[in-house]
Amino acid sequence: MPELPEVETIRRGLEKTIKTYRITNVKILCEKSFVGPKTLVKNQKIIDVRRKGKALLIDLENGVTMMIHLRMTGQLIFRGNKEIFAGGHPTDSFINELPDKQTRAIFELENGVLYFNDQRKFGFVKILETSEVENDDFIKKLAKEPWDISFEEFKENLMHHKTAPIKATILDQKVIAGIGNIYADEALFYAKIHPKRETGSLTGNEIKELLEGVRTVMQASIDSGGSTMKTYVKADGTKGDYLRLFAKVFRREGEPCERCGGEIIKIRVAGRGTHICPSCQKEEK
DNA sequence: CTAGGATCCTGTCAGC
DNA sequence: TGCTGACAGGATCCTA
Repeated sequence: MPELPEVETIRRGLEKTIKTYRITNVKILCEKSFVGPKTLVKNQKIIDVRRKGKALLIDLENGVTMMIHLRMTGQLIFRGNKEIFAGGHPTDSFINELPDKQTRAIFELENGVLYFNDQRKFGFVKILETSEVENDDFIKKLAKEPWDISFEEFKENLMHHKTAPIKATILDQKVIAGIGNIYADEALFYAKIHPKRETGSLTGNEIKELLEGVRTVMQASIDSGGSTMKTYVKADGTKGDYLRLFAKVFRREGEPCERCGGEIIKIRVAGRGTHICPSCQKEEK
């Protein structure tokens, strides 16, 4: 999915475009993608747009919150009277006429229309009482954000998974919030740690470097604007590739490593495609 | 309890 | 061209 930096970019975009505006109507095109009664959001004003890990929280004035999780292929696309915005899984739906085949829900607002698109239907919109957000099964288990978690707490969480490969461990949202397949690979490259290393074999210094790596790569992505309209379509109309703005290994197999010149390869770890520089990231220490 | 694989779903791409 | 299998920016469920 959209990982923490993409969701944060979307949060900022929605805060600028739809916060303080009223939802005038909701259309559900795929029942599976919308959990709870839509009547609770109709005619409500948006009072805040928050984020916890990869989950977006849109608070309404009646004490109801819409939790949106984009999972692998979710997108939020806003077509406003004055402003437009799109973020999430980058596809042509950012620029296509909407709704399209992958539109699952439509929110009509006073100042435009917000489309929830999701090719694979793993994502969802879920209606909750704002006071119950913290008790949601996903939210309550979520670990702290990369910038809030201490080294000690990160290490303690890691050590509940001593024999698992380190990549699988940091993808677990109960260990640290917000990491997905891109930033797992990027952070491990930053810290020069092989993704298959047993979690329990990491030294204190490696754990320190890893946490620093997570923070650094995510911040760089947020600063570059994540996956949005701006990075998807360049000013001259040609297609951009936002990954190239910050990614050192992700989808760069066959290219030279920026640090040592070795060739980046793609392997499989924890059932996920994984990108490494085999000379910077040794499996045995 | 953890670890690892299957699973949800649609679409694309490589290989025959 | 048509088919087939692998794979995909996630998380949960099931089994060992």
